[in-house]
Amino acid sequence: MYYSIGEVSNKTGIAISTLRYYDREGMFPNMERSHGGIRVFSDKEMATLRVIDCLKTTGMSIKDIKQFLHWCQEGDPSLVKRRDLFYERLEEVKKQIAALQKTMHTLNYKCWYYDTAVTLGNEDMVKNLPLEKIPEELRDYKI
Amino acid sequence: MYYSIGEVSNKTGIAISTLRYYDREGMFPNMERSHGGIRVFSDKEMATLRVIDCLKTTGMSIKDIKQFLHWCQEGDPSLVKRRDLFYERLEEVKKQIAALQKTMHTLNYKCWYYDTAVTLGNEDMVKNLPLEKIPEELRDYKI
DNA sequence: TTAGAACCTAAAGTTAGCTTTATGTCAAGA
DNA sequence: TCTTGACATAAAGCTAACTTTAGGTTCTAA
Repeated sequence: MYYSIGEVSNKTGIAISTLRYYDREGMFPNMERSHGGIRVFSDKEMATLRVIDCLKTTGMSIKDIKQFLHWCQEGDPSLVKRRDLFYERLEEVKKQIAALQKTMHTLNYKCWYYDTAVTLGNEDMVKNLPLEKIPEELRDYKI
Repeated sequence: MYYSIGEVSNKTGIAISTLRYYDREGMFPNMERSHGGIRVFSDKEMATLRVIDCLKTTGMSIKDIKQFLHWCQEGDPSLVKRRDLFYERLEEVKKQIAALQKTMHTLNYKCWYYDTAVTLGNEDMVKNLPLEKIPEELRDYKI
C-alpha cells in the first residue's frame, strides 16, 4: 500500500509539517517519490513511524532515533548495537515508570490532602493534622 | 533551617542557574534575602522544590506550576482549584504509565527480535519467522 | 583588612522539535 | 484546458526551559 503525506498525516495524527521535517532529517532513507517529486509513503515508512513513536516515548531524541534508523540501513553488522540500544531503552522506561509511580503516590497524598481541606473548608487544619490522621498508605508520601 | 543557593543546588542536584531562573519566574514568592541581597532558602522553599519536581514529572509546564504556586499563595479560596489540579495530574500520570507500559511491551518484542537475530547472525531470518515462532506474550507487540 | 569564593543581575545565547511563511509545482476532476 | 486542492522547497520563526556571559557585590576566613 502507498500513501500520500496527507493520508499518512490523517492516519497517524502526525502533522504534515512534522512528517516533512522527519524526512528532511533523514528518518525515511530511500523513501520513494512520484515522477513529479511527490513523497510516496509505503508500509515500510509506516513501520518506521511506529518505531519512531516507540523510541520517542522512551525519551530518545530525534537525532538518536535517526542514528538508530541508519544502523538499520547498515544491515546485520549493526545488529548488536541495535540490540543493546533496545535493552538500554527498556531500562530507561523501567526507570521512568518507577518515577511516575512514585509521583502517583505523591499525587494521591495531595488529592487526599486537598479533599480533606475542601471538606473542612480550611487548609491549616489539614496542615497541622498529626501524622496518624493521614491514611497509612499515604504517610510516606507527605511532601 | 536556612540554605544558600549553593547548598540547595548540592542537596537537590538542581543547577544554581536553574534555581535563579525559578526565582526569576516567581516560583518562590516571598523568599527571603540577606541584608546584602543574597537568597535565603528555607524549608518552605525546599518543599516548593519538591512540589515543582512532582508536577514537572507529571508533564506540567513551568508556567502552569507557577500558576499553581500562586494559587497556594491565595489561601483557602483556591482550595477547590488546587484539588482539581491534582486529580487532573493523577489522570495524566495514569495515562503516561499506560503508554510507557505499552512501549515496554514493544521494547520486549524488539529485545527478543534482536536477541534472536544476533544469535542467528542474520536479521532476515527473524523477519520471516512465522508468527507462532514469536513468544506468545510478545506476538501482539510485533511492530 | 584583604583575598577569593560565592553570591548577584540583566541580557543574550542555546537546543530541541517543530511550525509558519513565501513562493512555486503537480495532479485530478469539470 | 483550466482550476483548485494537495503537494513541494528553503528559510525564517517559535516556544520552553534552561545556561552562559559580563560585570559587579557580598561574605568569610586568614
